[in-house]
Amino acid sequence: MGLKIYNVLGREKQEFVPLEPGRVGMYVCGPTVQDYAHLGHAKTYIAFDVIVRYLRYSGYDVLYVQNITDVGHLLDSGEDRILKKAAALQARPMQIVEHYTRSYFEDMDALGVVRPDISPRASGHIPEQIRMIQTLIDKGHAYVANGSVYFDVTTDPEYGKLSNRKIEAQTAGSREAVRDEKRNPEDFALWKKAEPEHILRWDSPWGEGFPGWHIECSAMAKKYLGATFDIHGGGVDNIFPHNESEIAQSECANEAPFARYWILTGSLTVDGIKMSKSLGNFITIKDALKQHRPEVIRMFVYSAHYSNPVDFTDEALMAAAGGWERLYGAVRLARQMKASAPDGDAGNGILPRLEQAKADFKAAMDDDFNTPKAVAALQELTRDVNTLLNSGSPVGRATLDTIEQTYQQLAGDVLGLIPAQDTASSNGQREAGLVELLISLRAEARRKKDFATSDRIRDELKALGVILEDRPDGTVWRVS
RNA sequence: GGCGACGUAGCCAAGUGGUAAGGCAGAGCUCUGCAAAAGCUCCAUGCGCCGGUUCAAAUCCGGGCGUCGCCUCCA
Repeated sequence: MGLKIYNVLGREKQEFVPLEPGRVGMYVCGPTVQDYAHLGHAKTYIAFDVIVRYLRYSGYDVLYVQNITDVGHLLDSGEDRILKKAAALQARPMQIVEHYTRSYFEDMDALGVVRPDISPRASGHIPEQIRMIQTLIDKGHAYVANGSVYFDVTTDPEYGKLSNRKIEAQTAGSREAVRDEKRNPEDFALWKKAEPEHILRWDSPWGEGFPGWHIECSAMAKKYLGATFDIHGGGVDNIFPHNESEIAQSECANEAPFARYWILTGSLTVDGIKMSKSLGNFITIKDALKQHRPEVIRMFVYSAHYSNPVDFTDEALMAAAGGWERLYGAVRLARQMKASAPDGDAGNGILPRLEQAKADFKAAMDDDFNTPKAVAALQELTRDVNTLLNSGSPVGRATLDTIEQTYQQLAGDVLGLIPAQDTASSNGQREAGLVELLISLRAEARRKKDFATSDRIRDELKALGVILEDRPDGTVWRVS
C-alpha cells in the first residue's frame, strides 16, 4: 500500500507516483512579507512541513521550494502591499521586505518547520518573469496594453480547470469598474506599468513596471523544478485566481503540464470566520508562542485533516496541550528511566506493539497525510507504553532505547512533537543540581514522616515551575 | 447568483456499504503518607433534517436546512 494523495486537480484521491522514481519536486506558495505571520500561516506551513517530513521519512528525495512574495501583490486600491507598509512606516520597501522575511523565518524556525531547500524571492527573479511574459506574448496568450501586459484567458481552453470556474459564468460581471484596457474582464495582469509614484520598478520591453502577482510562482517553479513537477501546495483561499492563473500561464508558456498533484490546505478560522490580515482577527505566531509551546501548536494543527478548515479556540488549544503532554510524558519517562535501567532487553514484549504502531502510523499518513489518525495511533501506543513503564517490573535499557527511537521517528522526525531534550534553563546543570539536592532533602523528610517539610518543598518548587512526581523507584522532576 | 467545502458525544475529530477510532473535559476506582503521573471503568441504539436504494448506510442516490471558503487582497 503506497501513498495516496487527494489531488485537487481532478478532485480525487490518487496513488502518488512521482515523475522520477524516488524524487519529489514540490512547490508551495509562500507568504507576502508585508506583516508578521499569524496562526493561519502556521497551519498551512506546518501542514506542508509534515508532508515534506513524511515524504522524506518514506524515502523520497524531496526538493522543496517555497517562494517569498516581496513585490507585485496589489491591494484593491491598486496600491502595492509592500509600498503601502513602507509609506506607513516611513521605511524603504526592501527594508520592510527584509524585516518581515527574517521575522517569517524566525517564526517558522521556532515552530520547528524545516526550512525549504530554496526560498526564492519574486524581486530576485524579474528577468525570469519578463522572459516568461515575452513567451506568452509571442505565443499569442498575452497582449500589451498601455504599458501593461495581460494574459488573455480566452486563449486557454483549460482555464478554470483547478477551481471549476467557467469564464462565461463569471462574465455576467459584478465589477463594472474593470480596467477597460483589458480584453476580457477575467484577464489578469502579467506586468503592470509603474505609475510615477511607484518606487518598486524595473525596466522591461514594455517600459518601466513591475510583475503581476501570479507570474512569480510560474517563473520560479519552472526555474527550480522544471516545467512539470510533482506537487504544488498552498492555501485553498488562493485557488482562484492565483493558482488557476499559475496553471494557465505555465502551461501556455511551457506547453507542458504544470504541477501533477495539487494539495490545498483548509483555512484557519476564528469564531467561524477566516483568520486574515485584512480582517484583523489574527493572532501572530510570536504572540501564540508566548502562551503555548511550539509542539502544542503543531499538535493543534494535526487535530484536523489538513484540507479541513479549523476553528481556533482556547479550548481546542488546551485539548491539544493535554494530548501532547500525554504523548511526551511517555517519552520523558522512558528517557528518565534509562538513567537507572538495567542492561538488556527486559520488557521486550512491547516490541511487536511498537512495530504495530509504526504500521498504523504509516497507514494513516499514507492515506493522504491523515494526521488525526496518525496521532490516534500514537495515543493508543502511549497507553500500552505507559502501562509497561508504570508496571513496576524492570525494563531494560535496550527496550527503553527502542521505545524512545520509535517515538523519535514518528512523533519526532515526522511530526516534530518531541523536543531534542528536556526543557532546561540556560543554567541547566546548576538548576538540575539544585533540584536534585532538594529532592534528596525531601526524601529524608519523608523517611522521617515529616510531611509538612516534604510537601512544602514540593509545593514551593511547583510554584517555581518544577513538578515533582514520586515513583516507586524514586522521585522524578520536570519543568512545567 | 456561480464555484467549492462541511454539518459525527459537552468540545475537537477519524471513519466512503457491515454494525461508531483517538484526544480534551467530566464521573467513579486502583496506586500514593497526601499528591502528581499512569492505568482501569463509564460517557453518541446514534452520525443536522426528510425521503429512497440495499440483507445491511454516518457512509450510496434524491430533496430541502444550516455553516464556512472563494468569486476583490490574504496561507
